[in-house]
Amino acid sequence: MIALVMTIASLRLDAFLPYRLSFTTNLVSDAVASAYEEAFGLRIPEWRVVAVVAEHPDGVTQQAIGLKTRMDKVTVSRAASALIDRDLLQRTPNPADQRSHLLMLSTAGTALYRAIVPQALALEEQIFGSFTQAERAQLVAMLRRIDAIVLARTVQAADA
Amino acid sequence: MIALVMTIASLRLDAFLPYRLSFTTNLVSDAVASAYEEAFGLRIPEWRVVAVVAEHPDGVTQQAIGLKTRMDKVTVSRAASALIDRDLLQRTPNPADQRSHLLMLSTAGTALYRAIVPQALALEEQIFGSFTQAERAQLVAMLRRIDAIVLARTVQAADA
DNA sequence: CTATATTGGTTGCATATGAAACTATAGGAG
DNA sequence: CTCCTATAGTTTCATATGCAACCAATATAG
Repeated sequence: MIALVMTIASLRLDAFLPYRLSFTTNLVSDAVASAYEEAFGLRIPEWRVVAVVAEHPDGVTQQAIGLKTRMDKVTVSRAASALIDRDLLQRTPNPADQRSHLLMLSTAGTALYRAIVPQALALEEQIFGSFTQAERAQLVAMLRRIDAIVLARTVQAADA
Repeated sequence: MIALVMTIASLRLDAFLPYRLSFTTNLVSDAVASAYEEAFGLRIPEWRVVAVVAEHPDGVTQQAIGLKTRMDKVTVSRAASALIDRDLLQRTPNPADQRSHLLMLSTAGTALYRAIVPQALALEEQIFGSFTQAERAQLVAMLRRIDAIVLARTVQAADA
C-alpha cells in the first residue's frame, strides 16, 4: 500500500527569514535610536550623516551620502539642514558643481563625533559582546551577501 | 625609546553592526513589501497578522499577535480592521474576555493565505537561495541571540 | 458587593518617511 | 551660443507609525 502524503506548502512566520531580520533590526534600531537621541539629540539619519561626513575630511555631497547609505535624498537633506542649524555641519561650495555643496564637520561637529564614537562602540559591544570576532565577521558577510542579491534583483526588476 | 601610539577611537559606519543590520533589513523589507503589495494588496503588518492568525486555528487575540510580533497594538488594530473590512478575517467573541475577540481567517482569508505562502517561500528562496540550510540556521540563531540580549537589556532599563 | 486599578482595543494627534513636483545648475546636441 | 535633457537639492503633500488619551470590560481591595 502506498501512502500518499499531501503537503500543503507551509510557513512559520517565526522562521521566515525576512521577518526574523526585520524583527531583530527593529529591536536593535530602537535601542540605538533612543541611545543617540538621549545622549546627543541626534536621530538615526543625522547620526549617519555625521558618520559619513566624518569619514570624508575633504567633504562629501549629499548625493554621495544618499548613495552610500541608501537613505532617501529627502532624508539626507533634512538631516543635513538640522545639523547645519545646530552648527555641527558646514557647507562649502563645491567647485566641481554649483548645485551641490561639500559637507564637512564643523569644530563642534568634530567634537560631537569624537564623543559619539566611543558610545556607539560601547553600545555595539553591549549588544554583540558575546559574539566572537569570527561570528561578527560571519554575520556581516552574510548580510553583505544578502545585500548583493537583493540589489542585483532590484536592478533586474528595473530593467524588465 | 618608547613609541607612544595615540589611537582615537574610530568607527567605520560601513562595519558598524547596527547599521549593517538596518541596511540589509531595509533592502529585504522593501523587496518583500512591494511583492506583497503588488500581488495581494497587503502591507507587511497585514501579512503578519494573517500569518499569525493562520497559525492559530482556534483564534488569537490582537494582544497575543502584538506580543508575538512586537508590533504596536495600534498597528495590529489597524491591520486587523483592514483585513476584516476586506472579509479576510473574522472576529468571534472571546468567551474568556469580552473586551477582546478571537480572530480567525475567513474562507477567503484562508484561500488568500494558501496563495501567499508559496510566493513568500519563493521570495525567500530568491533571496536566500544561495544560503545552505546550515547557514540559514546559523543566521537565525545569531538573530535570536541578538533578540535575547536586546530584550534583556530593555527589561533591565525598565527596571532601573 | 462597591470602588479602584488594570487591561484590550480604538481614536486622535504628532512625527517620520518617501514620492512627486519644483528650482537651479550642468551637460550635451545642433 | 541656444535649446533640451538630466541631475542636486528643497519643498510640498500623502502615508505610515506610535504615543497618549480614551472607552469598555475585568480583576482586585476593602
